[in-house]
Amino acid sequence: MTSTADAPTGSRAGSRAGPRTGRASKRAAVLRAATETFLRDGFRGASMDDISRRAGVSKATVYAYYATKADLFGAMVENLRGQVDLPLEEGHAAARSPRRALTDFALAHLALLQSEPVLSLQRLLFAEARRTPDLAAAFFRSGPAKVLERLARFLEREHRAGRMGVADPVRAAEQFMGLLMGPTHFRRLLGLEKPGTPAERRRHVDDAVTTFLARYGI
Amino acid sequence: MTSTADAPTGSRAGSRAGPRTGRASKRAAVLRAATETFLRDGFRGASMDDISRRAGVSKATVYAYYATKADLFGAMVENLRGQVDLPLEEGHAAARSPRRALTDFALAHLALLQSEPVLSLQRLLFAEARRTPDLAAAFFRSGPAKVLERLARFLEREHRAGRMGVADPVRAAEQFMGLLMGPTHFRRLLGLEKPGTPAERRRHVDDAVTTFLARYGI
DNA sequence: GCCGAACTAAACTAAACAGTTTAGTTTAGT
DNA sequence: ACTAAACTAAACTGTTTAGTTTAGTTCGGC
Repeated sequence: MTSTADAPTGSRAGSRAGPRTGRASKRAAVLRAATETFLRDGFRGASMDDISRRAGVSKATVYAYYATKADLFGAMVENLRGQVDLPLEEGHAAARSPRRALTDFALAHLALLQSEPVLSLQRLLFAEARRTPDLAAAFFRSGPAKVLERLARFLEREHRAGRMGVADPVRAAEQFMGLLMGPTHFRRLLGLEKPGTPAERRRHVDDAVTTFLARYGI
Repeated sequence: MTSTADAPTGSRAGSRAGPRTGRASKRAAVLRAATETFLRDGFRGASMDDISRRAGVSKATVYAYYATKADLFGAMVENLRGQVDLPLEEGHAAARSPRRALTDFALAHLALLQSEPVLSLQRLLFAEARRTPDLAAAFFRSGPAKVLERLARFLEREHRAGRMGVADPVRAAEQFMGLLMGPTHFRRLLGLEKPGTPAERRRHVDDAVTTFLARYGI
């Protein structure tokens, strides 16, 4: 993962080698094109010619910014990881009832989880998990793992505050996410399920929260 | 999916064209090799030369049985669908308590769900879902959908027998499968989680059943 | 022992693809 | 205006691949 961490295309250059003008955001265009192409066609399915064409840039420029196809792929995943902003706000969570807090949390995540870019990224990472286990691990750590941790901490707080009865917050958090995703997420990954209306999402979430609180509610 | 439904290599031939001797099971060898190769390398990653080599058969023979790579891929998925025998027995389920029945059901399915072939197939179908939506749909119908239906029917029976309180058996079945799989299945698809010992599986299942029965138990 | 179908190995076609190179053009800073 | 770096289009290299063809071999049924 040769540290293509995507610097801000700095205006001042030090040594030599590498394109770094401030004027054009060719690099961004390449990354954007790569994202679309990889998410649509997969790693092997995407061709560097496709990407350069879609970016409106010559192939040489693509290779000026990203040494190899794998580097570009890695940079794309890193970038997507950073772009997805997890709905993790808590703060005033204490003011609400556990039911309200869990419902809000679930609704925000469900919308994210059902978005086509996130589904495509998941499909891609599953498919490439054997080839690039590092990317898969980094993705999980920076996304789902963070959500699970945050949720577990919330449950622990509620438990200590006497508003819930959660002996094992980590397991409980996993169960909640499981209730939330379930076979429906499976169908979505297979492309068998339409996006779902807000009303359906609401109903689904209410049901998940009810089951969860049947065990862990006070 | 040009109906490569894999006939039993019948000994008696009608018209002409197509290899059909009784002596050799070349066709089976090709299918076996294709399965290994596709599951390991994906559709694009697998090469027909690889497959023919692994089958110990000439490439011409592969093409004698399967007209195209896509046909071979389709035949492989169909074949795997048929091979996985879902642990769907019920029969004496009525004799056991809901907790026992659900636990047994869950344990059997968890073992299946954690097996490497099943995980590989899922990864493959997710990745190829856009290219071959028919295969994805057929897979879901013949596997997960059947399990969900059977589970829903069981829940409905228990409800009517007064042993559980399940107003919406279909939703409840989805929740149970969600509790069972959850983020752990996610990690497994990403190759981030080792198989898990029987003791861990048992603990996981007990926890899922407990949460489920907290809501739907009588 | 002969026929025909199944098979083999290997060469071949045509296309795609990652990555490089070249020769020339645009652009920004001085 | 001059210069250096960023950029372009296009040709090129070498490899891989799906699928075909060819010339010849094995084998079962009769």
